[in-house]
Amino acid sequence: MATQFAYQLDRKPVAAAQVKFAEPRDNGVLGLAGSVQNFSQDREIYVEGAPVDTFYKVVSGVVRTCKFLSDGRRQIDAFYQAGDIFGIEGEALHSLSAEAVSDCTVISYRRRGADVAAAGGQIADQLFEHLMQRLARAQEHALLLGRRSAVEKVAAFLVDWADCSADHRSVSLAMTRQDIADYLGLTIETVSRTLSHLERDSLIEMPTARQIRLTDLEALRDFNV
Amino acid sequence: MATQFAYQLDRKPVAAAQVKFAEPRDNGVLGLAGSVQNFSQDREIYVEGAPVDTFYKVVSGVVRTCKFLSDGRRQIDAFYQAGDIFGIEGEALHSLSAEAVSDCTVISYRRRGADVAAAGGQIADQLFEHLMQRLARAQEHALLLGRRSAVEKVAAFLVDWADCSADHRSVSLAMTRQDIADYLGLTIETVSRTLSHLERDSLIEMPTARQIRLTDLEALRDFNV
DNA sequence: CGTCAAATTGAAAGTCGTCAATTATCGTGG
DNA sequence: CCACGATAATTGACGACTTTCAATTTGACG
Repeated sequence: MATQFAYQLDRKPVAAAQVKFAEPRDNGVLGLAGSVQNFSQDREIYVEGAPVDTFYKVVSGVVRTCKFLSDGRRQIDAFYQAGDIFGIEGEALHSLSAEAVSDCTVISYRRRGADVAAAGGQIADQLFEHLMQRLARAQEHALLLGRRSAVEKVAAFLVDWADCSADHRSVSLAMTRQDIADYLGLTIETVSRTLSHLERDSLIEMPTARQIRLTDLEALRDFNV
Repeated sequence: MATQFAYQLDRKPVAAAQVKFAEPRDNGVLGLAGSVQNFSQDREIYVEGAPVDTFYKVVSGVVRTCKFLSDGRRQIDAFYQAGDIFGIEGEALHSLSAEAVSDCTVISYRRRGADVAAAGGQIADQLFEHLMQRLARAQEHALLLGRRSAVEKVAAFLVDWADCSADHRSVSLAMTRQDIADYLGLTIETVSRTLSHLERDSLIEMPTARQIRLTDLEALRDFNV
C-alpha cells in the first residue's frame, strides 16, 4: 500500500518552535489546508487503532502519545509542545493514542490521495527526517526504560525539559506526576520521592510542584553517564 | 540535508524471509550492488555514532542492535534474522550499534548520492513502511520495558519468537541469556529463574537451554493482557 | 473558607538485582 | 572416545530498590 501524505509547505509557523521531545525545530512540513482544533485537558485526540487520516501540529499546550494495557497500565511514548508535529504513526492505523495533557490547540492536516513520492522530494526528505528522529528518540527512551534507575530517569527527564526553557535551568511542568511516572516507567510515589530526594540534596528547588529549578544542572547531567 | 539512499530493486530474495522482530516479510527493497559480508559471533558490524553509508540485509544468522551506557549497561533494541533489513537509523550517524549474535552473513548496500525522492516513489514508500514498522515496534518495546513484569516480558519474548517458527510452538534461540536479559531490561538470573518457573508450571519445556517448546501457548499469550 | 484533586510522606511488602556457588554445555585435545 | 577447561546457565541466599497501601499535606478553585 502506498504511504499517503499530502504535504504542502507553510513558511509561516503558527507558534515559536520551542521543541524538545519530538522535533528539534519547526520544520515547515505543513499543509496550508490545516484546520485549528481545541482540546481540553485529558481529552482524547485520537485513539490507538484508529485510521490515520490526519496529522497534527501543536500550537499551544502539551500533548502526550501513549499505549495502554487492558488492565489500565499506561506507557507514555512522548510529549509534544508548540511547534511539534505528531500523529504520523503507522501506514493505516495509529499505533498510539494521543491526548491533551493540558488544554491545547492544534492544527490538523488531512492526508490526501497522493503518495509520498508524488508529494515531492523535499517533503519526502522532511518526513524521513521526522521519522528518523522519532526512531532515535524511541531508542533512547527504551535505554532509559530498560536500563536506568529511578533517579537517573527523573534526572534525565528534568534535564530534557530544561533544555527547552529560556535559561536551561528551570522547568514548568504541564503534566501531572502520573504523566511523568508513566513516561518514565515508574509510579507517582517514586517520582515524588525522587524529586524530594533531589531537593534535599540541593540539586533542584521546587517553589511549587510544577515549577522546578535545576540548581545543580551538572550533577543532574552526571546521572546520565 | 537530503536523505540519501540509492535503492534498487531485487526481486530474488537471497533467503527465505522468516521474519519476526524487524521485518514482517521480505520487502524487496534491495540494491543489486550489495556485497556479501561475514561476521563471526559477537563481532561488531557498526558502532553507534558511525557515519551511515550502508544498510544491511541478513542472509543467515542473527544480528542485534543495541545501545550502551558508559558503565557497560546495555539495551538491545532488536534482533534481526534472515531476510530482515537493518542499519537504517539516523540521517548521517548510526543511533545504534549492530553486532553479530551468531556467526552470520549479511549483504551490505551502499547508500549513494541520490536522495529519497530521486530513488522513485515505490522505493520511498517501502522505506516509509520500514520506518513505520520500526517505530511501531519501538513503541511496543517501550511499553514492555516500562510497564510489564519479568514473567510478562519473558512470555512476550517467547511468543514473539515462536510466531516465526514452523509450528509457532517451539523456539531455538541463537542468543544467550544475557542477550535476552538486555533485550527485556532484566538480568540473566531473572531471565533464567523466570524460564525455570515457567517450566515448573508446565507452560514450557526446555530440552536444552536454547531449545524451548511452548507447551501452553495460550497461557503464555494471556500474560500479555 | 471549604472542597476536591494532586502531591507528599510513611510503613511494609515484593519484585528484581547482586553476589556467590553449583551445574550444564560445548569445543578441544589427549 | 573420553577428559578437560572455559563459557553459559541455573540455583540459592540475601539485600536493595521500587511498589503498594494508606494517611497526610498542599494547592487550586469556587
